Amino acid sequence: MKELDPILHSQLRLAVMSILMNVDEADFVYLKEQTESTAGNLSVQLDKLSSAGYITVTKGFVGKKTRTTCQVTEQGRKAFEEYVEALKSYLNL
Amino acid sequence: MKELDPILHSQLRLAVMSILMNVDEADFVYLKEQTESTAGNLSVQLDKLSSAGYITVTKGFVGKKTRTTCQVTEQGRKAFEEYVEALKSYLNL
DNA sequence: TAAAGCGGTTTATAATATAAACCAAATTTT
DNA sequence: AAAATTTGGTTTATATTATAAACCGCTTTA
Repeated sequence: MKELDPILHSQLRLAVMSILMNVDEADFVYLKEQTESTAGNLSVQLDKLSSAGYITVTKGFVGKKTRTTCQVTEQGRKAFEEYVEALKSYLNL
Repeated sequence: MKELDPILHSQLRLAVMSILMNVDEADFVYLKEQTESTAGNLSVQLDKLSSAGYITVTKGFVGKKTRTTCQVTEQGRKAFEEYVEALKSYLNL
């Protein structure tokens, strides 16, 4: 049985990656809304995805307000695809 | 985003369920081999699946040796199917 | 009959997920 | 214009979970 990448095998991190796979970029507030997570939890999980090299996190401004935007990296894309393949062998798809 | 059943969202428990979905029954030793898990870990996870009502665990004898066999329950089958559906929405399948 | 192996279970520990508490800057209220 | 509230987060403490190590009774083998 294939290994399931532990960085992706987490509900919240997987949800974030799933969203980022379908959009060019997404900001902290949007991800928080879509995933219905607390800010603290999201912050920690974004850090982990970032440390793993699966996403980039950029802090900028829109007017006077801060804005943190996330994008999936090529490495993250690849890891996600591999995770999906591995999971398929468990799910009988 | 759908909830991912935390009882199934665990590599080892998912592997066990995946195996049990495809066979009539499987014993402890077989599951241990297929999943390449330690006996202790497997024992704990089988307990959790059993407590959740997802599998039945039956202790019997073959000759003088004990034999623990597992089967997925109807409830377990349903939970597995639902988990697969929920995951699909994350994986873009 | 002592030692080693088989089939596990119990328990201790390491890792993980999650939320609570906190913080600085901006906005709104009085 | 001070005070209070909201926004957009981070840090830290706690609860949960996964995992392996230590253990146990029974059987087989030396």
